[in-house]
Amino acid sequence: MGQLIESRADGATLLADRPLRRSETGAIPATRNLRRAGEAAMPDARIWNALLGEPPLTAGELAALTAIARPRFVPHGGSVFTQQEPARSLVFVQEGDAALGHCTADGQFHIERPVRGPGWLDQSSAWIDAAHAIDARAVSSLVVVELPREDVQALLGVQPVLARRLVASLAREAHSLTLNTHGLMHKDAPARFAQWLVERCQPYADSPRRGVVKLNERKRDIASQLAITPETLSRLMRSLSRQGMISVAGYTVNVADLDGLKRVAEGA
Amino acid sequence: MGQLIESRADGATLLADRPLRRSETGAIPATRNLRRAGEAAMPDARIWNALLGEPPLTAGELAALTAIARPRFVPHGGSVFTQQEPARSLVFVQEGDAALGHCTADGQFHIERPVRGPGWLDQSSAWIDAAHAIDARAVSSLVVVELPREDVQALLGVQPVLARRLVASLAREAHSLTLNTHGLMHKDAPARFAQWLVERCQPYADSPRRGVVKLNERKRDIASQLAITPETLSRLMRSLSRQGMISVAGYTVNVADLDGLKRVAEGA
DNA sequence: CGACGAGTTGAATGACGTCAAACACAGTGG
DNA sequence: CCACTGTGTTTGACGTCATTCAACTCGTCG
Repeated sequence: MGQLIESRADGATLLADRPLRRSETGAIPATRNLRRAGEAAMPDARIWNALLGEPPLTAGELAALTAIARPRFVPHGGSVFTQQEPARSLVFVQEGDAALGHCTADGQFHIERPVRGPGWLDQSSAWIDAAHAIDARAVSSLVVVELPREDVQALLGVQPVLARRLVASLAREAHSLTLNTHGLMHKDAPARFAQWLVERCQPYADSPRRGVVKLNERKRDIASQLAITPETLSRLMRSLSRQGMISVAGYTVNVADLDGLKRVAEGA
Repeated sequence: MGQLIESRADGATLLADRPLRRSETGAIPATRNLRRAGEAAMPDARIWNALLGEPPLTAGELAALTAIARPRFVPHGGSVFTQQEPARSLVFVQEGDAALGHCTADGQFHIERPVRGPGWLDQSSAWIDAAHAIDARAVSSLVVVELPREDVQALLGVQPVLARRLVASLAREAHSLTLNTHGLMHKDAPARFAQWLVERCQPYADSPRRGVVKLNERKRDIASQLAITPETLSRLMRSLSRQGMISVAGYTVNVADLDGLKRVAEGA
C-alpha cells in the first residue's frame, strides 16, 4: 500500500514500482541455490547456454564445462574479486546481481557495469596472466563460478565447438566495450542517457513509437553507469520530460517518443 | 634544415623533431612491401609473433596462418573498413600506420586509437557476425591482412596452441579496453594526458625519474585520442610545463618528474 | 609574396559537478 | 496515530573544467 502515485498529462495514472532499497537488496533471495556457501548448486544447461550464446550446447559439452566449474557463494555486499588481484580463472555470476566498478578512497563503490543472473564478470584477465581490470562486488547474494584457466585451456583442445563459443563470447565483450568506449568519448550526457533508455525500452506491440522502461536499480547507480552524477541524471529526466519524450513516475519511465529518443542518442 | 628551435627555462636548447605533416604522410614509405596492390607480401614470422604474443610460433603454425592470410593494399587516407559494414574477417595491419576512429558529418576523421605496424584492427566483430564497431583508416599506405572467419575457425580445431594464442590476443584487447573505459569514466583531462605520457615515456637508464616522449603524430590527433580538443591539449602541456613536470620542445616532450606525472595520472 | 595548415592564446559560453537544502518515503518506536 | 530517523531523490545556487570561437604566430609550399 501507499506507493507513489502520480497523475500524468496523458491522463494515465501510474503506480510507481518499488525502488531498490539498500536494506532490501541485503535480503537473501528465496532461491534454492543460495542456502549456504558449501552447497551452491552447479550451473545447469540454461546457465551455460546463456553465457555462451545461441546454438544450445551438447550434453557432452555441458558435462565437460560442469566438470571444471568451481562454484562459490558470495554474500550480499561482498567482494568477488578486486583490481590488482591476479586472475587465475574466468569468472561469471551464475545467479544474483553483481556489479563491476571501482572502490573510491572513501569506501564508496562506483558501479560501471551491472551484471545480472548468468553473466560474465571477467573472461579476459586470466588468459593473459593479468590482474583483474576492475573490482567486482555482490549487489545481492551471489553464486559465482570460477573456471580455472588451465582447465579451460585443456578443454579448448578437446572440444573445438566449445572453443568457438568461448571465443565468440570474448569477442562479444570486446565488441561491446569498443562501442561503449566510442560512446564515452564522443557523446554527451543526454545522448548517453537517451541511448541507455533506448537499449532497455520495450516498445508496445500496437504502437512501436512508445514503450516502457522499468528501473531496477537505484537512480544513483544508473547515473554511475553513465558516468554522471545523480543530480545530473535527475535534471536529464526532467529535461526529457519537458520535451515530451518521456514521462517519469517513480521507477517507471514511459517512453512517448522512441524515435525522438533515438535521435537524441545519436546526436552530439 | 630550419627546424623549430626553442630555448627552455632549464637552459637546454632543444632541436625539435619533425612534426607529422599531412602532405608528408601522403608519401608512400620506401618499403619493399608497398609497391603495388597486387604484390603485397605475405606476413612473415616477425609479424605473426608480434600479433599473437610471446612464445614464438612453430613453423607449422606459421605456415597454417600464412595459408589463410589475405593481404591487401590500402593507399594513404583510404578506408580499411567502415562502421556498419558487416565483418567477415579478422583484420590487422601488417605494415604502416592506421587508425581506428569515426568519420564526422563534415568528412573529418576523428582518431580514437592509432594502430602501428603489426597490430590488430578488428579481431572481434567477425566472430559474432556483427558489423565493425568503428571505422578504420589508413594514416599511411598500408598492407592490411584479412583472416576469413571460417578459415580461422577451421584452424582452431587443428591447432590448439594457435587457438590459445588467438584467445589470449582477444583477451588482451578486452582487458585494455576495460582499463581504457575505466579511465574515460573517472579521469579528467589532465589525468588522461599524464597517463598517456607515462605510458610512452622511456625513462633514462641513469635517472629513472626523467625521460623523453617523442610525439609521432600531430598534436590534434593526440588530443583526439584523449577525447579533448587541441586547444585543451595545448593548455595542458603548458600547465604541466609550468609545474616543472615536463618541458615541451616542438614534438619532443622532456619528462622531468615521472613520479609527479604518475601522481597526476592517478589523481582525479 | 600569399595561402594554408598546425599550433597557441585569450575571452566567452556551456556542460556538468559540487554543495546545501528540501522533500518523499519506509521503517522504527513510541 | 504520531514523531523521528535514514536513505534516496530532487532542486537551486554556484563553481570548475573543457569546448567554442576568434585572433594571432610560425613554418611550409606554391
